[in-house]
Amino acid sequence: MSGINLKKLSQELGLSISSVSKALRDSYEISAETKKRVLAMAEKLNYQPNPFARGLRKNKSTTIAVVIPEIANNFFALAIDGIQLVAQKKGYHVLTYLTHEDFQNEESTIKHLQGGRVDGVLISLCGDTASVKHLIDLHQTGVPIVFFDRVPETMECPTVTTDDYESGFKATEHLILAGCKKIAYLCVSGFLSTTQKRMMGYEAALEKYKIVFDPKMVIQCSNDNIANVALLRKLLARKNRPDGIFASVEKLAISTYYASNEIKLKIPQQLKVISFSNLRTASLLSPSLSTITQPAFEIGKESAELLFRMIEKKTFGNRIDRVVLKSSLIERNSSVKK
Amino acid sequence: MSGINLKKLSQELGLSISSVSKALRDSYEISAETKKRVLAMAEKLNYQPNPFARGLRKNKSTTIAVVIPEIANNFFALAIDGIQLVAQKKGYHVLTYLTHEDFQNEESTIKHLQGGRVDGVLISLCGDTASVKHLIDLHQTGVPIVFFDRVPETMECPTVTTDDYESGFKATEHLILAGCKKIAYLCVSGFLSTTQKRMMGYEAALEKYKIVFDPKMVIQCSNDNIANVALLRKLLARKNRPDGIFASVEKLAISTYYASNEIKLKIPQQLKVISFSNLRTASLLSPSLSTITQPAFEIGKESAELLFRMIEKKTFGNRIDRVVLKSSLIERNSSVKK
DNA sequence: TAGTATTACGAAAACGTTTTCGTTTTTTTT
DNA sequence: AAAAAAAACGAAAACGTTTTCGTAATACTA
Repeated sequence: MSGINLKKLSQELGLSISSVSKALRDSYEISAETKKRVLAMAEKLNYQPNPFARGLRKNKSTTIAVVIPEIANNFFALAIDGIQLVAQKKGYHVLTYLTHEDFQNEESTIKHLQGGRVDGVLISLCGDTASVKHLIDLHQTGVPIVFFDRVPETMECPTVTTDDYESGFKATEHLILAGCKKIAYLCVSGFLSTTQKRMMGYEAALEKYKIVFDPKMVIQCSNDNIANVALLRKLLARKNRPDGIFASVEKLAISTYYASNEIKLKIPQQLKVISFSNLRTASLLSPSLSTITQPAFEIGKESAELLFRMIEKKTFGNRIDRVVLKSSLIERNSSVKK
Repeated sequence: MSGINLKKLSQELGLSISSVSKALRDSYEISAETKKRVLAMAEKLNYQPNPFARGLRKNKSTTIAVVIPEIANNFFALAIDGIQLVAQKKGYHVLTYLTHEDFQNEESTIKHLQGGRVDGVLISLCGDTASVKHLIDLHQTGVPIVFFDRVPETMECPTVTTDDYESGFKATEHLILAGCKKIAYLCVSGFLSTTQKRMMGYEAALEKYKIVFDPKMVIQCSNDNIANVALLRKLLARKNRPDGIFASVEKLAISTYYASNEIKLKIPQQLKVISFSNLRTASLLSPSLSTITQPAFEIGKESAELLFRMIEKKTFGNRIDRVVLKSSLIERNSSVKK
C-alpha cells in the first residue's frame, strides 16, 4: 500500500536491491558517490523501510511492551512518561497494554507477546496475579522482562521498586506521632508485593509504639470507586472508627476524602490521612494531603534503562539487577497534629 | 529465538507447513480430525505465530498508533483508556507516541509510521503544529487517520471533538454572571483548534454582555509549570489584575491556584476561576474548582471506533465523519457569586 | 608482467507466514 | 463401470528486507 520499497528504489537508480540496501545502511562495500545517489533518491521518494520485513529478517522488533494495570492513574502515567523518554531516545517503539487489574487479561497479553512482537517487556503486575507461570514462559523464550513497582515475590527477576517497607513504616509512625491511636490500612489487593511490604512497615511501626495490630483495620478495597466510598463511609461512621487512615494507593485517599465529606467528618481534626500519591494537586486539596510520593518518572526511566541494558548485551541470566529508589514523605495538613 | 514455528510444528505432526497453516486458520481444505491434532499440538508446544511474517505476507499489522502531546494529563490518560478498550476488543495492538508539544517530534513520528507499521493512526496535534503536510503524506500512503480534540483547521478529515465554542461561551458567561468584569483567557498555544474555538466562545460571551475584548487578557502560557506560575503571579499582582480566570487547560488552573496561594489572593472572593478539566479531585480542592469537563473516555472510544470503521471497510475517501460530543459545565466554589 | 589485493557491485538465500495452484485419493454421478 | 466431482493434502511462490557469497574491474605488489 505504501508503495515505495527497495525494489522500486533500485529500479529507479539502475542498481540492484542488495546494493541499495547496503548503501542505506552505509556499508563499506558501496562507494561514496553511489551512497549519495541512493540517499538522495530515498529522500526524494520518501522511502521508509518495511518494519515487518526487517523484523522478520533480523529477528528484532525495535519495540518494547509496557503492561500496566491502568493508565488513568498519576503514578503509571508518570512512569510511562519516563519509559517513553528513554525508548524514544533509543529509537524504540512502545506498545502499551492495560490489564485493568484482571489476571486473565494479563495472562493473555503476555501470551500474545510470545511470538516475537517485542524485544523486551516492562510490567507492573495486576492486583490478583496469583501465578507467574505466564511470565516464566515468556522469559524462557528469551524475552527480557523488567518488573517495576508491583513485582513478583516468587521469582528471581530484575526489578525497580521503591522502599515500600520504610515508607509504610514512616507513614504509620507519622500518624502515630500526630496522635492517632487507631490507624486503618487501606489497600486494593492483598497479593501485591507493594501492599505486603507497606503493610509490614505499618505493622512494625505499630509494634514500635506498642499499638496492638488489629486485622480488622486492614481494609481491602476494590477497583470500583463508588463501592469504595460506600465502604469507607461505613467504616468511618462506626462507633469504633479509626482516627487515622494510611492509604496505600492514591485513589483510596480520594475516596476517603469523599466519604469524610459525606458524613461531615473533619480532616485532620477527627481523622488524619496520609497516602501514597503522585497528585499534582495534593497541596491544593481541602485539606492539603500528606503524601508518600514515589519517584514515578524515575521509576519508569530506570526500568527502561535496565531493560535496554538487558536487550543490548545479552548478559541476562548471569546477573539480576534490583534497583530500589526512595520515596519521600511530604507532611501537609491532612495529618497535622493539633 | 522463540523457537517454535510452523516448520517445527509440521515436522512434529508429519504434515506440510501449508496444511498446518490452513488447519490453524480453520480452512475447509483440512479435515476435522487433522485440525484437532494440529490445534492440540499447537497448544501443547505453545505456538504463537510470528507477527512479522504474518504482517509482511498480509500487509497488515493489527496495530494502531496513538500520537498525543503528553500522557501525564488526565484528559489524555482517559482518552487512551477509551481507545485501549476498543482496540483490545478488536484484537489490535496500540503503539503510543508522545510529542511533548514539539512539532519536530510529531513530524518524525508520523514519518516513521509511513512504512506500514500501523493500520491506522489516532492523533491529537501538538501545540505548535503549523503545517500538516506530514499528515497528508501519511494519509496518501493509505493509512486512515482520525483526529481527536486537537484537530487541524486546514484539512478535510475525520475528527472527534467537543463543543468547544459553546463551552467557551458558557464558561465565560458563567464568570460574567458571577460578577466578573475583567476575565483573562489562559491558553498554551494560539495555533490549536481547541484554543481558537474556546476563545471565540469567550469573545462572543464578552460581546453579548457588552464587555470590550482586551487582547492583553489573552495569556499565552508555556509547558513549563514553574514558569507559568511565575507568569500568573505577575499577572495577578498587577494593579489592573483580572477578577476572573478562564483556563483552557487543566494545568493552567492548577498553576492559577498555586499563584493565588503565593500572593494570598482569595478564590473566589477576589478571583473567580473556571477551567477545562478532568480532575477527579476538582471537588476536593480548596476551593472546589468549577470545571468544563470533556467526556474524555468517550472521545477516545468514539475515535477508535471511527478509526476501525475506516480500517475495516475501506470506504474512506467518499465520506468523512465528524463527531462532536458535549462537555458539561460543573459549577463549584471557585466561581461562586458572593 | 604476473600475481594478488582491493573496490564495488549483483545473485540468491533466508526469515515465517499465507495463498495459489497442483496432485492424489476418495466419493459421487451418469 | 467409467467419468466427474469433491476432499485432503503438498509444493512453491510471494511479501520486503538483510546478509553471505561470488565476480568482475581496478589497483597494488613483487
